Amino acid sequence: MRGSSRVMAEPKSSAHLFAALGDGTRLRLVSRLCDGGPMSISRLTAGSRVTRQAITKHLRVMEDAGLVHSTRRGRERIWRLDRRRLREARRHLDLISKQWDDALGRLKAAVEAD
Amino acid sequence: MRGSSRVMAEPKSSAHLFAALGDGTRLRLVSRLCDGGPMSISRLTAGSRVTRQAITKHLRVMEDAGLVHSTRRGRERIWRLDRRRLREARRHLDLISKQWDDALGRLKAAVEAD
DNA sequence: TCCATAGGCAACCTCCTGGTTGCACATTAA
DNA sequence: TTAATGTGCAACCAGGAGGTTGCCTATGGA
Repeated sequence: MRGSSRVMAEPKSSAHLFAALGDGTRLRLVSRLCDGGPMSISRLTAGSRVTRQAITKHLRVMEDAGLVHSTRRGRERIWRLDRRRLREARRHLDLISKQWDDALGRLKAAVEAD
Repeated sequence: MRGSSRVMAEPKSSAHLFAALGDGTRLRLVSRLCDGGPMSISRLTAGSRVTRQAITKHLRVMEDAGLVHSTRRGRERIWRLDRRRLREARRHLDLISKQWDDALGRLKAAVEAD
């Protein structure tokens, strides 16, 4: 079998990225940051049913995945989405789809004897 | 604040889906199923460094998320990707991006006094 | 200066997850 | 019929994830 998976060039970081999106609370945070723009932890917590600390942890996870980053402003910390990573996630899914198409193509070409 | 997030119509299932993609081993399985087409657990295990049971568990997780499904053939069980779900994942990311664009638009419109 | 507000840190808890091992059962292939 | 192959099931385990609470520090306003 030749180098089987060109999509897996960066499996670790992609898994990280998807994992960061794989939680309801975090997905909700993404959505709120999308709609409301950059905002502080307190404001993000206000709309949620969990503790501020929980939110903080989620933000940290998302930060590790590169999905968000923060800047300090006075006594608050403002979080904003990082759009590039979101694009990378999309790109990865597109690659998988493409890989799939190619594989299907190869398969059809190979199984002419059907 | 109006109904804030239209993307969150189905946050639970989306989170499920992303979570299913959020693991290196599973991402590798997706890739192999893409490249190699439907195949049995044993064949999937052969290329991996973990136990057959581990692979089985991963497949089950992906099945719960709707990413794959299986059929029995003789004494083996053949797993195949379900492309629709993959498309849904892409769709969701696209929605988020769109939501973002809209929010940016609103923001720019609102902050003319800058 | 003094109090309320916004966060950071750390300890702690529970449950899920990824992984393994051992064993039983079904289906092939000799 | 027998042995090998392909799975399924269940128990078990360590570590990580999500969440909470308590306490301490730093700013901003009155």
